Amino acid sequence: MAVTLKEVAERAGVSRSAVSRTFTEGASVSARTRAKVEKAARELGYSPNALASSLTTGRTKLIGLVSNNFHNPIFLEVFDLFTRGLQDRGLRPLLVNLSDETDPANSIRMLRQYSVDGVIVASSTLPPSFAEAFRDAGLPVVHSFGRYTTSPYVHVVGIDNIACGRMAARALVARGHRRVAFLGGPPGATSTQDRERGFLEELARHPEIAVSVTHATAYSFDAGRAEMQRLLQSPPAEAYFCGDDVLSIGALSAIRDAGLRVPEDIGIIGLNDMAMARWQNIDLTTIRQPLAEIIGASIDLVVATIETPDRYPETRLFPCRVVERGTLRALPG
Amino acid sequence: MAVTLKEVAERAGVSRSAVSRTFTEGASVSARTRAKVEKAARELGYSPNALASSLTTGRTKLIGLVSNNFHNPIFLEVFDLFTRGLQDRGLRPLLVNLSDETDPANSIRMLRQYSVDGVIVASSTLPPSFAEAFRDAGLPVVHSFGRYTTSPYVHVVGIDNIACGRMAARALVARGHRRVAFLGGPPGATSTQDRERGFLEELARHPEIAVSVTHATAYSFDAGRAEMQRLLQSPPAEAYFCGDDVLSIGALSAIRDAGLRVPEDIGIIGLNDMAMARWQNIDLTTIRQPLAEIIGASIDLVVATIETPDRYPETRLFPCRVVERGTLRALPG
DNA sequence: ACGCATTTTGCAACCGGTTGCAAAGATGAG
DNA sequence: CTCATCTTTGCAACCGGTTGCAAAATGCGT
Repeated sequence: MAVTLKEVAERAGVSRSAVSRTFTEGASVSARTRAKVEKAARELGYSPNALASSLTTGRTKLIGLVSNNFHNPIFLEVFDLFTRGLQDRGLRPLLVNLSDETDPANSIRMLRQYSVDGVIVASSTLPPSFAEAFRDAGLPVVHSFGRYTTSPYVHVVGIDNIACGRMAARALVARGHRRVAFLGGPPGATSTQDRERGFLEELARHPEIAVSVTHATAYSFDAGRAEMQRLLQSPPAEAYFCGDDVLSIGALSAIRDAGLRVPEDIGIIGLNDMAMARWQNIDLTTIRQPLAEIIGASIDLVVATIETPDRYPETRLFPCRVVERGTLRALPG
Repeated sequence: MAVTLKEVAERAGVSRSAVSRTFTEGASVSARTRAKVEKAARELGYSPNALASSLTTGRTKLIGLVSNNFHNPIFLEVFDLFTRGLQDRGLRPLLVNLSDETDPANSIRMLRQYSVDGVIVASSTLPPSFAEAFRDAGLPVVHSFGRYTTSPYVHVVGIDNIACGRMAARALVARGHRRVAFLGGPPGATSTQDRERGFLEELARHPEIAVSVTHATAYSFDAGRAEMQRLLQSPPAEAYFCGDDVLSIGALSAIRDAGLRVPEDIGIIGLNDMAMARWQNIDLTTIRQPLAEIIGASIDLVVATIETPDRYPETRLFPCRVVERGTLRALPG
């Protein structure tokens, strides 16, 4: 079916090596040979078999893109950016959906079978051990949206969730709120833990402000809504920092259904700034996570690690900022 | 780095063939040899190189998943279902993001270089010629969410958009609306054309009902909102069939911003029933597209075509149904 | 224990490329 | 024109597997 190197060689009247060399960057071929080969290749519609060449070169240009967040709208943006970014660098994403899977062993086996050059674990809910297992298996790996540690064992790219928690706290304090709360994502997620920690640390500096913490069972609309409905059974806080945007939107719907006004009765600040947050019917005040930068850096880092396998593990964090919209009252003054 | 067949063979004291056979389904190996090989493989942490074997077997178990809809929230669900469905059948999705690309040539070349076994084109906005180009290149291909034709040249799986247009029209007629309209997606998309056609055909049977048609520039929130804002400058229709859910949500936001009530002043019916449509703050009446069935059938069909390459091209359409929610007034009686 | 049918096994060639090496060819200096 | 040097080329081995074929081993009936 497919036309092979050998056929091109025969047609061009040269050796197979000559054909191979015209298609490999920086190999030694004369202009004359190259022209002959290119002509024959064009006539035959030849394009080299990337998998066959990977056998000898040891490179497939395949990157495993592993995620378990197939329900959070932000991940559509994430996949878009990752696939485009990888394509632009001549790499191919092999998508792995981890949905219920908690054990990395299967994914590792599969990705090794396909000899991926590297792996990007894109998830804020998987434990660090997950990416570490890939590294232990000898695969260059970057954990995007992972947790920052002072002694990283794998590359991590993302945001400083603790700083974000602080930032959220400051945003609420600056608006004069005296009873605030964190409505977090699943307690097991490192992103939740860190955002909570930063939030509480900052508020510890304001003993006059009452603060409480609860958790939704997932980063999802339903979970956010359910948790807020529960909260509304007792007198709620004046303003909530929600674990992420989709949780925020769930919470908002519960608040409005209860006949309360946003931001007058209850203020909400989210995190992510997904596309939907700026839809005018949502208009969510949130903390913007610079997705494009995070993803660009993740790709750069996985590429660098492929080239230098024992590169020192590195953490790259990007600053976030509050995006003012309509779910938090205006700053005084 | 990776452990090879040869090493396992040496350790187990058998030939390379024996090792290969223990790892290929239905090959002839004695229980004793198999045990020896499995032991050695386990000790060495061996797993066969799928790419190397693809060289001789001609199968990579790689499926190209090609799409250009990386901005429509429904596609997160689509990717989730496709990746899970493929994984469950032992296949691997190689994701191709077509975003701005309009020429299939690049994608074809790339997918052939990686010897994908088949291709799924998942898009309701790409022209039929796109999938046809894959077929012409000799790749088994299924166009998911594509247009139904009476003489199909490639496999198509999706819905009958004309029937959906009719269904939407009947839903509006049944509610007693006398001035209705279609707010379509991009005019170039076959899905838009067909939904419009069905809608108008059905309404042609009701000459007493006034009907109008306009188009948004994309299947997106912003486009839907902008188009509805434009429409509201003149007296609007009583009810709109919007090209899809995300367009509907954009339209809804424009309507509410204009101080009009839904469904009392203006009714909206969408199409897709994406997860967000049932969020209580959206509560969109819409036509449900059975995603899981469409995607399951697409995978079945691409697998069948891989096994029987000259299989007769087939169209599989799944019925849709109206999901009653809050953006269309109740049926009379 | 023997002969025959059936498994099981290893050899060697092959899949579609790449690459070290040495021979062949081109280039330039003298 | 010769010789030394540099470039281009083809050979052959290899990457990690699979598979047709014939030889070896096994099982079975008697």
